[in-house]
Amino acid sequence: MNNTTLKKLSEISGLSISTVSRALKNHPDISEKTKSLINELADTLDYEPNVNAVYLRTKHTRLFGVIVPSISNFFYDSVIATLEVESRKNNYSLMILQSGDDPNIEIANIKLCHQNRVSGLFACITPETKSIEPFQKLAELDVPVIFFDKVPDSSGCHKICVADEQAASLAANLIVEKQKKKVLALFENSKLLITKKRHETFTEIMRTHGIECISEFALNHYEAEKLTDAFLNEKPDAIFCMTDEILTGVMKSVQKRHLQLPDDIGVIAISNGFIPTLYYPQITYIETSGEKLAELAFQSMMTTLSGNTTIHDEMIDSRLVAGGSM
Amino acid sequence: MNNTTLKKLSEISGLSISTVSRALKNHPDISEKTKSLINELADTLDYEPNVNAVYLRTKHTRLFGVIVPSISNFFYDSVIATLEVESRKNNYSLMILQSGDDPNIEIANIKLCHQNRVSGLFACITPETKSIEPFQKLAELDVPVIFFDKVPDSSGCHKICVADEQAASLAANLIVEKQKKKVLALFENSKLLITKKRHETFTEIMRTHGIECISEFALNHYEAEKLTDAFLNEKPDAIFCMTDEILTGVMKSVQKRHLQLPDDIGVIAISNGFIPTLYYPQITYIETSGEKLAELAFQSMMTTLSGNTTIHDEMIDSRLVAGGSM
DNA sequence: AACATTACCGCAAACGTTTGCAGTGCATAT
DNA sequence: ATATGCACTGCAAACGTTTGCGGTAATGTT
Repeated sequence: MNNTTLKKLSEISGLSISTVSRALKNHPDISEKTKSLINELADTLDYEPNVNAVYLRTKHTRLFGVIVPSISNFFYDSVIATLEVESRKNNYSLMILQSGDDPNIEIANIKLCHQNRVSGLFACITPETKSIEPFQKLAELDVPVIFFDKVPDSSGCHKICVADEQAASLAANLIVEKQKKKVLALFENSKLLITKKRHETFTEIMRTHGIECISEFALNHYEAEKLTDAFLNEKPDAIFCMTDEILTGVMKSVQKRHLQLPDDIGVIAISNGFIPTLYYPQITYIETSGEKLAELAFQSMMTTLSGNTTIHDEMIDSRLVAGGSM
Repeated sequence: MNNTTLKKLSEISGLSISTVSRALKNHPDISEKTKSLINELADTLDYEPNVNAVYLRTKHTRLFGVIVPSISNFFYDSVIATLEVESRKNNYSLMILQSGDDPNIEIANIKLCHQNRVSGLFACITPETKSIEPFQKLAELDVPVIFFDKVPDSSGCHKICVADEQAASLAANLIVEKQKKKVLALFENSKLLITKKRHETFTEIMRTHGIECISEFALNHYEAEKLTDAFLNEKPDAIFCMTDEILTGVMKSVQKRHLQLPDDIGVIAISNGFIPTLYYPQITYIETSGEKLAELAFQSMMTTLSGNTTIHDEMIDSRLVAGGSM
């Protein structure tokens, strides 16, 4: 079966294609009688405009692209989810792409966005992304690129991140406040800016307060578990987890040893807020909300799309959510 | 800045648009010299074909749509993730839409898919979906619709689901095997078909083996936790959790009492496989894999897209994944 | 009666591709 | 010299829209 087109509606109604087109858009030139006639016809024939043709004429796809490492992830799923509802609210569609943290796939994804002539791109770069040139090429074509969460070092591009320093210092200060003496601090991939920031801020505060701090880097929850297994022997009285991924590994190890929180050891994490609630007592965490981040990123997209040329480099505040683990 | 088009390449190279087009597609008619010239030019000018224009000419969008209740969900995120990688492997893009279990949004989403002239649609319907007519209209336009997980009652459409009865009986049989005497069984919303199936199968097996079974229904993890708090006093020696959501509530209660698995009590769940790995020991679960479901759905899509007209109505097997909790 | 205005409607071009068909120039064969 | 074939390349139409511009008939104004 073929799709209904303006031509088909035109032939059936005996009116011209232009009249049909205008009638469907409620153009003032067209009489009410004609309008209702065409609308009725379009309804019964399930006419839906072909966005490909519309784009060709108007140069305006109502399509955003978003690239994340993975959809099935504590944090990004919520980012994507709110990006999707915001898009729909504004009559945009969303093309969601996963990089799998592979810079080659990332480039292929950018190409895809280009080929689809997206109106804008939300991007979270991989740790291996050495150059953001492919992104900038898109930007030169007047399609705004909003980096979020994992953003490039370079300046001059839109960046929306969680306030890494603030989050790390909130966590660190709670550890100080609780008068911990020796903390095991676990971070993710050291190549990432987000890791660097959190690591630097956290360890600096530990240092100034004379708290012994064992810093380690884990690429995944398994490594985090193994590291915890090992360093628990050195009897830290608190563990700091840079992300949810780290937290899950740490908790495996903690449960394995039947340690009771917060008496045997304190645990604190930076998290989106879901994982910490799975344990008893709930883990005390610094909230970095994916929803808020997505909302801010979307807002940036819309304002730059409307002609505003200022560069957005913003952070979403984080806050302490007390569980019973510290 | 404007996008590079065939016309631009044509003007710069002095060759015709058709020659440029053919050169880029490695057409045998075109000389090697011309091909390399054009390819080089296209590279430096970052030419990317405009898929909108391509579609208009070829009638073939390489785009799939997928509608789920929510992206940020234990199960659907993995379904979507694998759907996305399969699509990319096959040179398709994916447009992901959320219904929020709202039938009106569902209809709007179908419209969107239609407007984008998707080549195929993966759909998970809402509990309130009373008619699948909008889906069938798409199907009449030769775009395959593959229902998954939550599928309509009607026959004659493609359906890929998890085997609820099998999953419930696998769990029940393990409980029998482990010679448990008294089990607390927690289920979700009793209105859902999925609940009915799992409940019926499970309790029936308990009955025939003379195992005492306390069945309760919880709408969320909080209710599950409270129910567990309460019924733990009756000293069950095993707990069955119908879903991940239930499991998280149960585990809160179990951790609260410092119960050790599997000695103090056994726990088993039906799950996608992520949540059970967060605990130590890992929870024994019956796997209902979102990845497998997505793979099967994708396979169905590709075969019906290639002309095969048989109706797919399939179930994905579930399997026991032994943790240390039983 | 002549003119101006209004209310509708249609023509045709353009967007960026793809592709059947029709060349063109050249070398080889007769 | 003419014919035949080959290796390339270009013309032009079509896909489904949108929209500036022009046209026609009817109504209103003087």
